[in-house]
Order: sequence, then structure tokens, then C-alpha cells
Amino acid sequence: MDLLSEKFLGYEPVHIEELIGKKGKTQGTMRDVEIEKVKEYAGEDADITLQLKNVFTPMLKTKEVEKVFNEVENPLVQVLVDMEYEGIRIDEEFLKEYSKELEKDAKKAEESVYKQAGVRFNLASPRQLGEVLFEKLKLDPSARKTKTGQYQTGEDVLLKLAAKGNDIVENILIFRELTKLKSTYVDALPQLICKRTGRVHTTYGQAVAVTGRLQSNNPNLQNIPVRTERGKEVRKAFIPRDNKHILLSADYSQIELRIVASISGDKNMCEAFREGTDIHTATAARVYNVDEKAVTKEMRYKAKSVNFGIVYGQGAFGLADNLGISRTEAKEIIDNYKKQFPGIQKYMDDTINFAREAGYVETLMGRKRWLRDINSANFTVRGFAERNAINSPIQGTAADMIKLAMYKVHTAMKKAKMQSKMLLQVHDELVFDALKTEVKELKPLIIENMQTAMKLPNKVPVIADCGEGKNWLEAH
DNA sequence: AGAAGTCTCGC
DNA sequence: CAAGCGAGACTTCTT
Repeated sequence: MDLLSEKFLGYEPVHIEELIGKKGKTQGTMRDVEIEKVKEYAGEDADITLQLKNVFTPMLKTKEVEKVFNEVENPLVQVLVDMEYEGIRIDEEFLKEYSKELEKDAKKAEESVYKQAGVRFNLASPRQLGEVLFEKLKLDPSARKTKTGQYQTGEDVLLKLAAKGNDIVENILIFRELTKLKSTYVDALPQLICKRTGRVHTTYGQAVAVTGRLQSNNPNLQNIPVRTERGKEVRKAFIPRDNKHILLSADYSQIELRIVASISGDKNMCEAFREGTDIHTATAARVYNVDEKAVTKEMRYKAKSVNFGIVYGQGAFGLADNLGISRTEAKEIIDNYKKQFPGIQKYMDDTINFAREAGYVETLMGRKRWLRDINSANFTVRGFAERNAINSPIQGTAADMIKLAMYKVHTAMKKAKMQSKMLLQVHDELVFDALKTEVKELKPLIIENMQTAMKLPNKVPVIADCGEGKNWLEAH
């Protein structure tokens, strides 16, 4: 059954109450919602019992995990149902216009590529593109191939070719960007606008992502472009329900790094957060052993990359590749980092050792992730599990925190009898349709509840910021 | 028609 | 070999 069509294509939405267990169902309310989601995810004929067992077995094994179920997941069900039901309004006309513009400019870039290559082919095919770039034009004699024998033509590869002055590559990158925006967002979103509500209604997966994060599909509203200028335009299409409302966006500041500092207990990083200075600048000052005022843009940029890499278990090779620096320099930076933040290194070692003994890692709330490969004899396989071990407690604790916050905010809004609605969650961000007359009261309500949803150990402060505007881009 | 592979969007 | 978690468009191969 398609939850979306049942909800909005003329049927009375009574089944929602059934789903959330208001009619005498005291047990397994979340399971009922999840059955629908599993069906959507795995297909109508999926073995639901088996799927659900896989989903909930890790959660029901110990008292700590029952806590995650009882305090985080079950209360969240109603919040998610409300958000999905509400949906977010889309400026269809704007997207239709933008689509024409993208079409025109993509075509232009495409024709330029064919002219420069001296041959017409399917530019949307990585395989054909690779053959043109590396066999016909011979742009890079040492071009690397994928495991299936075709040339790699990913953005990183193309950017390196562009840096060597290959004009054709610029147009390929433009073509890729514009066709991506057009097909995935600009043309796809209008098709998902519900006729009856005039809005798009995403579906959230509550027990799909292994770390405890939410997942959004049909449409995925957790990957709307924001990085490039032409990508940002898409966000202008997400608008308030009417002129009495505005969009409001509240997001956690550096939440994953704060959690790293907190659960590792690293003195220097905890202190940096308590001081309230910019964390990447503070990191650069330590790694390069200079005063914070002497930190250059480049130093900060590199420190930022290390901070993110740490969260993912990245090594010297990955950092060098990412920053385009030598492996020697990358190793030097990482060694300095570990010296300056010894608690971080200890956290990584301790976490991997714990996982080897226990077979799992867990978040501050006790959410578990099982790691069956953590003792594998295979270097590569074990390496993956070790990076999972480092990352999961961090990503998962952030997920626990915002899930708790969502319930708290939702409850507080109901208690204050507000008409404003929570619409979207994007991992560290919540988006609201805010009645203009409620904004003044709503903003502090959101920020206060987000910041106090979960107390972090070692006195690491949690900060949330809030913006508003006539579309999602302005609010962000 | 569906699976696999590649690529790109977000946090 | 080498950076975590996702969705989804498109091409190409398999059934």
C-alpha cells in the first residue's frame, strides 16, 4: 500500500489513527507504521516479520535499547506522521520556468562538448564519455579505470583535468550540474505535488538508516541542493503555505564535532567549545601552533577538512586526496592533530577495542550498531567495520538528540496551541511553516528545546541557530 | 523489467 | 586499499 496516495488521493485519512494505535492498540505502534515503510522499501511481498525482526532485534536486546525505543522512537512516530501529513508547499510555476532555463543552458554546454570533441555521443553516459576523453582525445595517459573496466569520469577526475587547462571539461561539468538539477529536482518535484493539498509529502524512514538517522524519500527532501549558485535556486521553490506564514529553519551548530569532543572527553576540544570560538580556527591554531589571530584562510580550511575526516575515520591518504596536498604533509597535519587532541585518538582506539570485544558500538542513549566484521581477518573488510565503529556513535548520538528535540518541540507547540507546523528534518536542521504572529514566541521555543533535548557530558554546550524568510533559501 | 554500476545531491 | 550515512537519475547488462 502506498501511504502517500492513501493519505491524499480522496480517501479519508482514518487509517493514520489506526496506524499510530489510537484505537486500543497499546503495543507495537511503531511496528505498524514501520510495516508500511518496510513494504514501501522492500516491496509488497517482502517477508515483513523477518524484516521487522532485523530492524528491531538490535533495539530490543538490552534495557538500554528499550530506552531508545521508549524515549526516542515511539514518541517520534506521531511527530513524523504529522510532518508527512502536513507537507511543504512548492512554487510550481517557478520550477517550470527554471526548468526551461536549465534545459537551454545544458543544451548549450552539450553542443560545445561535441564541437570540442569533434564527435557526437551520449554525454550522459560515463562510459562513452570516458572513451572520448581518454582514447580519442588522450587527455590523461594514466587515466584510472573502474572495476568494470571503464574509465573513471567522476567530478574529482574532471576537476583535475580542468585544472590542466582542458576547456572541454568545463562544459562537461556544467552539463553534469545542470542535468542533475533538472532531472532530480526541478522536473521531479512538481510531479510529486499532491493535487488536493498543493504540497509535497515526503515519507520518513524511521528504522532504515543503520546509525539511527531518519531517511526521506518520495521525494527525498534531505538532499535539496545548497552548495552552488544554480543549485540554491531550487530552494527558492520551497515556500510557506500562504502570506500569513514564513519559513523558519533552525539548525544545530557543529553538532557532530561537539559530540566527538563530549564523548571523547578531549580536554582541548571541549575547552574550545566552551570558549565559544570558531572550532576550525581553534583547531588550526593548535595544529599549526600559532595564535588564533594568525590563522590564515588556508590553515582554517585544512583544519576543517581534518575535523570532518576524523569523524569518518579518514587517514592520511584520504586527506591528501581531498586537499590536493602531499601525503607527507597530510600525515604531518594528522600527527600534529593527534598530539594536540590526544583524547580523540584515545576515543578511536578505545571504541575499536570495545567493538572487538562486544561486537557492537553504541550511542549516548544506548542505541546499538552491530559490527559483525570488526574481527575479520580481511584488512579491507575490517577497516570498514572500524570506521563504522568510530563514526556510528557520533552520527547516532546526533540522531538521538534531534529526534528527542523534535518530540519536545512538537509537544511544546501543541501545548502553546500554536498553528505553526514542523515540516522537515534534515539531520541537524528542522524546518517550520511559521504563522507570522507566532514567530516571536516560536523561535525561542524551538531553540530552547533543541539545545536542552540532550545534555552532553563534559560541559560541552549545544547551540542551535534559527533563521526566517519567504523561502527555504532565505530561511537557511 | 529488474539489477548492477556510476555519478551527484545533502548532512 | 584509502571518508561515515542516505536517495535517486541515468546507462548498460541480464533475464
